[in-house]
Amino acid sequence: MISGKHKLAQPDPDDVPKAVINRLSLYLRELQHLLRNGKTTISSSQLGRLFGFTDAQVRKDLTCFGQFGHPGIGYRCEELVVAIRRILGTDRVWTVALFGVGNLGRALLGYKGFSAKGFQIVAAFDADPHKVGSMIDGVCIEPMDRLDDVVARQQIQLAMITVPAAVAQAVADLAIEAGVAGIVNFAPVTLSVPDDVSLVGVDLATELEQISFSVANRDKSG
Amino acid sequence: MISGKHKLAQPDPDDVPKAVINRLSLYLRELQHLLRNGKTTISSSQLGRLFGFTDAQVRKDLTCFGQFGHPGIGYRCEELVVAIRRILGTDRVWTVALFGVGNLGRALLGYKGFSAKGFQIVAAFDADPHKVGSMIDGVCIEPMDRLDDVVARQQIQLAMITVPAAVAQAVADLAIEAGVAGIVNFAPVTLSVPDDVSLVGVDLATELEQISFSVANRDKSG
DNA sequence: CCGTGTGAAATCGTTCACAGCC
DNA sequence: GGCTGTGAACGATTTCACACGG
Repeated sequence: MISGKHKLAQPDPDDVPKAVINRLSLYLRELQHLLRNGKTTISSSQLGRLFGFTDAQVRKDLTCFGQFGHPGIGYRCEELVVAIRRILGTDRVWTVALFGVGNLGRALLGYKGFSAKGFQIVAAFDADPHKVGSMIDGVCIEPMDRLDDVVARQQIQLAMITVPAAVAQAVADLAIEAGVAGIVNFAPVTLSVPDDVSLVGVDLATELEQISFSVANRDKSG
Repeated sequence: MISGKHKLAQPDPDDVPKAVINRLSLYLRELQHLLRNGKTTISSSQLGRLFGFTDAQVRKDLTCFGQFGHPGIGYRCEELVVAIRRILGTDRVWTVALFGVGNLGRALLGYKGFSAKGFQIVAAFDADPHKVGSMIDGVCIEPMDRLDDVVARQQIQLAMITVPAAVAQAVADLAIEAGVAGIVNFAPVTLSVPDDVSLVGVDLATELEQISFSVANRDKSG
């Protein structure tokens, strides 16, 4: 049974809009920041204003998953942090493998923000024999043929892909075959994965294109 | 007057959904890939299938900005690439400055994908005097007090922020003050910027949280 | 008072279905 | 035949507005 003094609804995740999950991540980040600054409660309108969202939106996002607020008071930051972490599944540690130890891969290996949020990179793979065997940020670089072995032994659940675009699909296929359940893909290609594998793609150039569009069209506004 | 043999509508950018721009980036990426493989035309349904979109969606996304298709034929890849680049504003080169030369900053400096898409990182700033003056991937690391100077001289239009979260807002304020029109923020904080500055935030931990949510809730489906 | 939770209304985005063209 | 462009129908998400609780 799910414990805790607040109702935690568990809706079919398919009818929770993806955008809601994105906002929950933002709320969580901000709440943790507020907590460090000694704030103990916050209202939906205060929280929303930090991001330009309405108060109703914040409340709707949260009531998707249960009732976490206190009428007349607002939300207690600490309670809400616990609740959102449970919703997102980050109330436990996830094991992550990195594929491709190039510039970006090395940066991710050294990124402090992951472990703070409950994601631990416990293995890294690269095709280059010169990199294999070396140690980066406490992680030993493995050759791809040790994949099944390492994923099974370290119980790896998630993959981050930072290999060149041309081989990203092949690497994803191998990772899935080995048993990973979710993938964050940084290679600039669209991967196809089975329905039972979660996928998000992050394309750095695409992010810049969003900006270039809005800057280039700023004046055409009306 | 805007030239070219196809109509290029210029709608108020505010009534084009942000999601459309995102998809245009994906179409562009895929079209360039198809072109390299010698494909000359593609239909909306073929293009959509690559991403799991419907044919109608692809056509609607494009007709937002004009008429680029040929009934009975589909879209000519080369024409469409030109059109989308013009829409996104990447038919010219953008000058970008990088703020914060840590792990992630160095990775972005070395990322080939940017220049291929028309984004050139022409300057980098860091607060650490040990880094200032060194050269990374052809870019000289400057101290923050040279900001106005460098932005003006190099005509810098966009900023990428990879400094620690605690100083990200201050750095953004300085960059905006110096004249930058758009920002991609990699620091895990919500920045606030004036209306006339474009902003996108990329939080690496948040991307992993999207995956952890869907993996953690995979079974509760129904 | 202030603030949450929530059905109802409004808005926004996607898909349908078909006229017109090659 | 195949395919685009597009108004109309649909579905999803956001906002409104108010009942209820502290």
